[in-house]
Order: sequence, then C-alpha cells, then structure tokens
Amino acid sequence: MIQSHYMIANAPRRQPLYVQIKQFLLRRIAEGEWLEHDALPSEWDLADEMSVSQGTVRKALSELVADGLLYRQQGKGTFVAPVLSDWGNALLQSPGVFDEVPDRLSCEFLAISRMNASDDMAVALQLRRHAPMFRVRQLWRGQGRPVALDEVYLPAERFDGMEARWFRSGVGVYATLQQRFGVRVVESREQYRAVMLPREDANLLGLSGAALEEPVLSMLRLTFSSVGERVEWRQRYCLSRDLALLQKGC
Amino acid sequence: MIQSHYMIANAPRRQPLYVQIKQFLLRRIAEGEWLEHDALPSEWDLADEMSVSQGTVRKALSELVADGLLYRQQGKGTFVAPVLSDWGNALLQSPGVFDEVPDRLSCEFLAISRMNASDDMAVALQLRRHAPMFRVRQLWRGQGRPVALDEVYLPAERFDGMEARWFRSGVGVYATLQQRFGVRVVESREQYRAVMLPREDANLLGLSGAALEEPVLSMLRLTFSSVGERVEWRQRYCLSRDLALLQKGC
DNA sequence: AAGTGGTCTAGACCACCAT
DNA sequence: TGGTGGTCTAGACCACTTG
Repeated sequence: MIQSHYMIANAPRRQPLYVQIKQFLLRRIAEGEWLEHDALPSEWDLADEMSVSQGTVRKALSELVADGLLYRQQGKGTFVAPVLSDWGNALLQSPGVFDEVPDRLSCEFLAISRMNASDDMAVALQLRRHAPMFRVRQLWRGQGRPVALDEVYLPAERFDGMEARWFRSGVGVYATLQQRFGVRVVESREQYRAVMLPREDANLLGLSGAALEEPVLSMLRLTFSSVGERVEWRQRYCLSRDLALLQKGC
Repeated sequence: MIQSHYMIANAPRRQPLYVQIKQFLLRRIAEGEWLEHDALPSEWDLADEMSVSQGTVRKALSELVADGLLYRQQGKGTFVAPVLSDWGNALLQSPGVFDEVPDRLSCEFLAISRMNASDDMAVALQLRRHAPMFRVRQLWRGQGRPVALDEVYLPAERFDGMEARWFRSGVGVYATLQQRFGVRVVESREQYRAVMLPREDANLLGLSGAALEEPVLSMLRLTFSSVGERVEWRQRYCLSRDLALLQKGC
C-alpha cells in the first residue's frame, strides 16, 4: 500500500515512510472515514495493513496527535479529535488572573454576504486580486453580554455553495468547514493590535455613548488547513475592559 | 549512570528512561557544561555513556529540540540553542501583512527598583503575599523610534544579588537570567488587552498631545523556566498604530 | 572514508483498560 | 485474559557534512 523509501533505487525525492503514512491517514480522516471520537485501527493493525512496522505507524500517529488531529488513551486506542473551536487555544480571562476557568461563549450568527478580497487579504490567502469572498459576521457572548465580534472571510470559489443556514446553529465556522467541506483547520498566525472601533461595529458590540471611546483588542487571523491550504482571513474585535485574551506561547 | 525502568521491581513510580535522560541533559545544560551553539556528544556516545540505546537518547533529544533548548543539523551534530529573546516567538509586523520580515529591535535599559508583589502577581508566581520583587523597566525601539515598554517583575529572593549593570548591555532579561542564574526560559502564558496608557508610561513611549488618546496593546506574560519554575511576570505595552504583534498559534 | 543525524525493523516487555 | 498504547533494544541502512 505504502511505498518504501528503501526499496526504490535512484528515486528523485522520496518522503520518509512515516510522512507518507501521515498523509495517507490525513486523507482518510478528511474524507470522513472516521468521525469525531471514533477509534482508529490499532497501531499493529495499521502496520499490518500498510506492511510497515508498528514503530513507523506510531511515529506518524504521534505527529498527528501533536498537530491536534488525533488523541490517544493508553489501553484504549487512538481517536479522532473534535474540530478546533473558533477560539482555538485562546480563551478569555480576567486580566491578571492566569488560572481562571473561563465562561463558555455562545456564538450568534449575524449575516453572510459576498464581496471582493482586499489586497492584503488576497496576498495572505494567495488568491488573485479582488478574488470573490464570503464574509460571515458573528457575535460572541459571555454570560449574555457581547464580548467579541468576528468578520470571517472565506474564498468563495474554494467554498462554493456556502449557505447561510449552515451557520445559524452557532457551532462556529471551523465546525462548518469540517462538516460541509471536509476541511480541518490546524494552524494560524495572528496579529494583535489595540484600536478604536468603527461606529457600526461598536453598535453591534453593544457600545454606545462614552463606551465608544473605549479601545478594543483587534485580532487578525490567517488560518491554515491540515493540508497546508490557506483557508480563512478573520478580523476579530474583543472588548477588553473586563476580559483579556489568553494565549499559551513557547 | 541512568536507572533503567525495567530492572527495578516494585518501584513505586519510575519515570521512563528517556525522561530521566532528558532531565539529566537539562541539568548539564543549565550548569553550563555546554554553551550556546556548542555541540553535544553524538547520540551514540551519549547512549554508550548512559548505557542505553541510541533510540532512547534520540527520543530525549527530540523533546529537548521541541522545547527549543537544542537544535540539530543532519550530518553535523546536536547543538545548544541560543537563549530565547525577550520577544520569544512574537514579532512586530505591519498590520495585515503576514509575511513581512520585521526590523530588529534594540533594547534600552531604563531602571531597576525593588517593590512588593501585587496580589495577582504573587498568586501567578506562587509566592507569598507582598513578596519582595525586582522591577526592571526597558524600552524597545524599532528604527530608533520607541515601540514597546516593558515592566519586568522578578522574585527578589530567587534572584538575589541582581545588579543593574547586568542589564545595561541591552541583551534582554532572558539572556541575563541564563548567564547569571543558569535559568532558561522556555514557556509562557500571555494575556492581551487594549488599554489607554497611564500618563507616565506614555511619556516614556514618546507619546504626547493627541497621541495620548491612542490605545496601546497590553501584554501580560507569565513565564516558566525549563524546569517548570515560575520566574517572571511582565507587563508590556506596545504601540499599535503602525505595528501589530504576530503570534503563531495552533 | 569517517562521523553524524534520520529512518526503519523485529521483537520484547510494561502499564492501562475492558471483559 | 487479551487488546491497546508506551517504552526499549540491537542492528541495519540512508542522507548529509567534513576532511
């Protein structure tokens, strides 16, 4: 099933076996062969199936675990991880308190529309200038009060057939991309700034009067899929009067 | 040299061999046995020295590489990585442009003073209330213009004997901790907010007049050493009119 | 050619989980 | 008791770097 690195003479450029296995499993996961929390075959079964040793399968699985696509439970098996939430590993906490468990956030879908990519957007997503995009807007609430506003931009041609009703359930954009297009989000780059909000956005976040003078945290996110495709450009505004956005770094 | 997991019967709780090796190497690195960019002994030499197999050494080394303490070059060897800069993996870019190579920042030492830990600080650093602290202030410049201001808080008892002149060279706090105390910084948690600057800090960042009304990005960082000790609480203010702070996430 | 990291195998045993 | 992940070994060979 899998081509060995060592049986091929003078091959121009071969990936290591475990990388081939990783990509093979990635494809099977993306195609929905196993759903969230489903168990994969055991390391030994996969090894037999692909005619490689258990150690090689294990190395491939370990990388997928590190990428957040799988998780393991000793004595039980290896399972497909649930999709990343729209907040990834970030969460909202009280400023200065690092071990606080945050409130659950609810997601309210606002609208979807079509527009053209800005220049920065097109460059970052590796699209042509003014490429057609979907714009999804959603509002996040903690304990009922607005805490963040998202403007999510997705390449319209890549995600052709997108429908507003897919977002009404409030599960978030990443869950929808997984369900409808088999795209798994795994990585992102984020830029942070402090800005004053444009009037119309401020209204959506429930700001008025003196609160309009309040600065908000601006997050700009470029998102990659499990196969390295650039899939999303997201502008998020977070109210940061009472909340701070936590990121774990290294 | 290293105790095997498997030769000990009824041991209450043994770490895997590779974890013991990792900690053993960690200690030798911290003690300065090898300096930055020095080569470690080869995997086979380390394996012989510790009477384990090459694969086991390799696993330990791989984790240290993942932690950022070592780096490898195929065909050459395994080397001690340079200490983390005070910016870690973060960097400043133009807003909306993700593949820009940033300017080098210069670090200007401002002052060191003694004070007592705030409540939040003491909790986060696992110190007693009002524990004595050092406060180091430094200013970062890009192309000569101020871009960020740091207030670094370090436990005074842990870092007894700290001297102002250690910081004058502008190499940063993490390089100084490594050089003077053998402490290697490896991990952090960061909270981001948007705030208006207090007047005095604003002056240090070169803000005046209308610019005082400008919001700045506030980063609050809790830092861990390579042995899991909590070593630093840092408040950083970044001007974010022309620059955004980039973080790679997952 | 010699030395180093990088990959792979076959086989062994341990620790945990379900039954 | 049997299946699963987790660790470890000894030996082999590949790919890259240096002399």
